[in-house]
Amino acid sequence: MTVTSLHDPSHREALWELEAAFDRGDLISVFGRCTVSYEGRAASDLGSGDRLLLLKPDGAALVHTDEGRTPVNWQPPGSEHRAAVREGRLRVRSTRTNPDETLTVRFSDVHQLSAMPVTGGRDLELHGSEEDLRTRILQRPDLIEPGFEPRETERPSSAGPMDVFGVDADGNPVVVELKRRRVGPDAVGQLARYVRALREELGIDGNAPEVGESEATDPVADTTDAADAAIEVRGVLVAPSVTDRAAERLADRGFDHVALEPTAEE
Amino acid sequence: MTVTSLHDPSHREALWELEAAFDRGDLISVFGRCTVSYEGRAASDLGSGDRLLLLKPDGAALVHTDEGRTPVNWQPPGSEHRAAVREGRLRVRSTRTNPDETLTVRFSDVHQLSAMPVTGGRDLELHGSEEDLRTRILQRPDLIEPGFEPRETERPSSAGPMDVFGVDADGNPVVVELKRRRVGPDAVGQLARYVRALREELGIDGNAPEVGESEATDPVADTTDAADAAIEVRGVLVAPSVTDRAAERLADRGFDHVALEPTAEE
DNA sequence: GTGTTAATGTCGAAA
DNA sequence: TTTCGACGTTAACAC
Repeated sequence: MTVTSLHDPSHREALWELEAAFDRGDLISVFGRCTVSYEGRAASDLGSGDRLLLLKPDGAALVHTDEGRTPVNWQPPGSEHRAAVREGRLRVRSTRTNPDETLTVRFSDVHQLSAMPVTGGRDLELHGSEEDLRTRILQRPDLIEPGFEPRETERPSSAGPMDVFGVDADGNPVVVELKRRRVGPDAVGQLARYVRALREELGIDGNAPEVGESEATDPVADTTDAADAAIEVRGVLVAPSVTDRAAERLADRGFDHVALEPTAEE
Repeated sequence: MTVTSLHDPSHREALWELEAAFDRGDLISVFGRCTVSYEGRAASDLGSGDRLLLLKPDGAALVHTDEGRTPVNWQPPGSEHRAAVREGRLRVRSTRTNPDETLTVRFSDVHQLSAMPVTGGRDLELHGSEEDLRTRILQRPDLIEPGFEPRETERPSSAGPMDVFGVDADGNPVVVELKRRRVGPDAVGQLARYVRALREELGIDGNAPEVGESEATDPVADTTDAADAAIEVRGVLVAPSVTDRAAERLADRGFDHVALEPTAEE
């Protein structure tokens, strides 16, 4: 188990080594002066410069410069790598179908080529995800509000599965949407779709019970009676915090926000 | 200008070279057997295995396995890299603040370490983006519909900037939302927010034209006149295609879909 | 800095 | 295969 490495190889030497490394299923890095062109969902061209090309045995290809987390060009896993010498340059091409996409890297100079056999350790343990948040709420439903009872997770609806479905202390259906971090208006829209779908499903009018005038006549009786009589689908957004605009939209829709972190404070 | 490369260096040798490469501002790759741990917005741990660590002079750090386009762990640009030998291993740590995040890679074996000076060519020419789609529509407004006149791009509203604002042949305000690829329901929600905001701004009720008193007086004249007289804010979604659910929501809202690719065919 | 949206988003799961 | 939503999304841009 050794890394194969060529320094300033000729294109022909680089080509041989590439072919061999493809066959071995190695992780390959090619550093050199190159141009890059991509055509597929979009199209791009990149002039000559020094870049690092990573070729993975699963078909992924990454072109990295000295800046950025995101590769300047890439090809997703499942692509097929091929190499050739054309017009005095080493051409590495990665193609895939559905959608049709092609990434072409043309090296005028290869500074270094390495082929690395990779073994083991692909199992990542990640904590603090949305699923952690759901687990936490199912264990302590009172975090939503006193009396809240979860009934179902991933409950199907015509608008897709809702994160948590339950009932509040008054027996109202409650749709809970979970977000692991601060959210913008889009999350409110998502919650609204679920609530709307559930209202339609249950045949409940979406508008708030018109407590308007009657309430004015006898506020005390209404507040109690209305709560028992009118069934209303509620929407609750659980997230550490919300943007101002999201808060507006929540208020518009009459939804509630529960501030909660994906992992317990301590 | 040469690539510096060490094969199976001792931790001490690797450390020296790393420090020197940090100072030079090189792009660094370290391939070896390591564990990876991350703590920040979430937390993760990765057991021992062969991986490739990329360290960029802008502070980005990437840990790649032999699979996937996305690094198994990473640190964004702006982080600070440090290296040390601890407990018989080469420890490379990358930290940043706001949010506080730490990535730690501990190598039990370094198979290869390379330091690469990188020059030039970081300017990517990308075609087929949403901006291309906008340009195309401004040049040929009839692609939306005959008689459409664009008036403004990125027009501000209380719901954010709308892609294109214009008027149709009847003088109705039109909000156009552009998407470069097939869209789901979220895009319809986005369009709906802009339309609603514009209706509020213009004081136009979203429901069927409230032509009010004048209409009531002479219904017959109104049917024809109303079309000319009633101003209604329209919503148009421009995208290559839409999902079924998105189509439903478009129909619900009374919005139109214009099928258009970001780039002209062939 | 926060807020908002685009992206060749990527990725995984479910229908 | 397509659709859908999460993601340590990342990245760009406006305020």
